[in-house]
Amino acid sequence: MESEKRRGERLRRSGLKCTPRRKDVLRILEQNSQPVTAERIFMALKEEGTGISLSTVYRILEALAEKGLVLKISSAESDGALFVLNRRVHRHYMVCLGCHKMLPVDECPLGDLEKKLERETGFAVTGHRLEIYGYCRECQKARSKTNSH
Amino acid sequence: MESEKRRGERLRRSGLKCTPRRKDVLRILEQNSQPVTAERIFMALKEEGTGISLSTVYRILEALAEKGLVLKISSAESDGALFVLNRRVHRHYMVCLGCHKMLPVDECPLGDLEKKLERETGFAVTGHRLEIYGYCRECQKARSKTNSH
DNA sequence: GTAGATGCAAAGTCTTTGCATGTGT
DNA sequence: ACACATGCAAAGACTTTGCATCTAC
Repeated sequence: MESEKRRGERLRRSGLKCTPRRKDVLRILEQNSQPVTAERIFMALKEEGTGISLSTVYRILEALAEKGLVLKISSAESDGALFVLNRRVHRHYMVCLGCHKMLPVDECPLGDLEKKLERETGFAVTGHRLEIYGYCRECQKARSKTNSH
Repeated sequence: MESEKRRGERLRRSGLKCTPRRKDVLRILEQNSQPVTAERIFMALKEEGTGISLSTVYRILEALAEKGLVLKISSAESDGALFVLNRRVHRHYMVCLGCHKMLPVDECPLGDLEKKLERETGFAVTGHRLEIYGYCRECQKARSKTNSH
């Protein structure tokens, strides 16, 4: 399996030792297009019979985030941080406040604004975080039934 | 002092009982244009001699957030949630990764995108969260000195 | 008077850390 | 061989909860 090799190279290129646990965590992250918690990675590995300790998951995620391989985000809605593979494709999500589903958004309206801010304020922009909140179609229906008081 | 009265009305209009503690928390929030932690509110009140328990601060913030009087946000950079008064003016910040200063941004590029998404996906947008990360002028200088290895 | 607010202490989550052991290079 | 990764258990940080008492309405 060649994606396994890629993961190894990816780690080494970032200056990280290539260990089974690290490749495991990378693999789980690759399997999830949506941000996941450390706990979820831990459980996913446990379910597939691969043992790992939760603290190791945290330490690996920290190392990966430090090298920019994963992005750490945190939502006011859910306790606990979320981690997502830093695919080069820049992407934002619509987060449903009902079911917590995350729907990807293709566009990002930030480019022009960032350039303008750098020009006008001297602030050096390195990134941004955008989340759109609301209710998905299904939860809108569910709410219109429940809220009929 | 009339702003004290306003705080009372604000609470009652939102269907919350008007208590000294609640007005205290509102007052601290009004004094801070930047998002603050629960702990910081607790300390601010302690310093001015107004006693309050930390759990009460949390409960009040939860109630205020539920009614939409304050916004709860959480940053991947700092542990702990941040709370900020929901001034009607919609506002985003540039967050400095060096000193954690938050500089307000006047514009918000989300309006058109939100309308488009609602039209195309049926998702009902209720709000969004945008933060821009980078380094302020001062921290850029500091870093260019330190990183000269 | 009563529902709800508050304080205090205890419990709960999520995350980090210390230390002994194991492993990639 | 040696620096670094890992597991385990314990500690830590932040937040919530249970319960008795107090207070706004």
